[in-house]
Amino acid sequence: MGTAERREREKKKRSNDILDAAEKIFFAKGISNATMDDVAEQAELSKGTLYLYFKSKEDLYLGINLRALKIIQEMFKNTLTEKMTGIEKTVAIGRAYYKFYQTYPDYFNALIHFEALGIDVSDGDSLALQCMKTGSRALEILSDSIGEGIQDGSIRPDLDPVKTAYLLWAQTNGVIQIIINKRKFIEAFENFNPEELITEFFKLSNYALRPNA
Amino acid sequence: MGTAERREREKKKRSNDILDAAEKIFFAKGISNATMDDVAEQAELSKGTLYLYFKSKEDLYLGINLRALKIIQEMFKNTLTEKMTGIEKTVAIGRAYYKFYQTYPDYFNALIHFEALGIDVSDGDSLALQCMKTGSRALEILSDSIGEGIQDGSIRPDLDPVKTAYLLWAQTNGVIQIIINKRKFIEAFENFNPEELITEFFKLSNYALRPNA
DNA sequence: ATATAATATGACCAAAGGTCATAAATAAGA
DNA sequence: TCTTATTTATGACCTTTGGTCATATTATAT
Repeated sequence: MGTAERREREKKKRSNDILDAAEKIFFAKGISNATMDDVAEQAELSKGTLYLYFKSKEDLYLGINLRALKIIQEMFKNTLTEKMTGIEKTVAIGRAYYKFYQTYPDYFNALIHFEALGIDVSDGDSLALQCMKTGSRALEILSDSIGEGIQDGSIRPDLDPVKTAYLLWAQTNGVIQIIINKRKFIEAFENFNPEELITEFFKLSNYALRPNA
Repeated sequence: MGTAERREREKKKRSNDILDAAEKIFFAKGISNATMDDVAEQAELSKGTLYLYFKSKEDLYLGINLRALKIIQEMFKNTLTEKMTGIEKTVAIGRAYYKFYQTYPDYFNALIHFEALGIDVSDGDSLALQCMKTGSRALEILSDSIGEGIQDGSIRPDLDPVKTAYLLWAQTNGVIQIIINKRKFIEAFENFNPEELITEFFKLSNYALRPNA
């Protein structure tokens, strides 16, 4: 009988609704200022019920991060076409990541905090593990592209695809992080638009990746 | 009479002692797990007294960050010699920053969180402001070096010294952050030592900064 | 020696994450 | 359809912790 399946569906939907509520609250008030009571009220549920679906506030937060990572993975996949060279793919992924930041700044912010928190995957926490896995798959798309670039000669042959993928990812995170956190400071005391750092970053990365003429 | 001066000195020392205690506790238990009662006990003071010297837990945290930033500034200054070219100075600063991370990993970690927090300087919080200023001064040392490199021809002429300084700083943060947070993951699932990312980063940065042959 | 100012204390408060006995709703069985 | 069993929901309550404040202690000045 289909009762079990329907219940499963409903459970998932409820879980999703709670995440929707959590997102709204977390993004509006900031993660540390948002309270579980806020989320419960927004979800039109009691606080106790929240804990039936997510085992902690951090778990709720991980659920949001998982959504973000899935979007990134999708955007990475969709930005690539067959006829691109390796460096073109690599650049496209970089732009897709920046596009993600622009389209979903709140998600990006959440990811930054997620990275900065250094979550323990060691325990059986399924959500943290899923985040890790999804992130890794996105990174794989990048390292594959770099590998192709090395093969087709559009990227320096002395680079290691995996290490370089980690590096580009780390660097981009660092740059966008600065844009987010130092925006006001840069706007106030420096003579440039913080967003220019990204174009500048792409320029430098290009120099770094392309083989010398 | 010298009473006022002595009192001032004693006040500063007490403040310093509290910071020492806070460091010990914060670094041992992690910032969010450390409690003000822990710090008070370590400092052999009552909790109330803590709040006579630091207006909040975050303020205590900012005090620790200020110490870290001062060390960085000092290390940057000390690593430079007159006869270095611009690119040599730039590389030296990068290495000094990495050295700082290796020598004071706890301080570095604190800084990362500090950056990720996006502190409000708008209010009159003297500690947050001092942090900003000290950080800026360190960054200036870097942008000056890049400027010299452009002058002496050791760095690509189409780069902007200030933007490039921000960029290198951001990138390095990103890379070290990944090393810290993904260390276990990389060690478990990738075939390289996380620290290699830094050597790789220096290699790429070199490609990015040096003029083409 | 006394008054005044500076410093220190710890009981206390409020906010917030998390729990659990109880209740409501739903499904299964007769 | 009625009863029982199971799943899901509730909110009062607990604990922890950052922060406060009336009170006490110590040091300075006259």
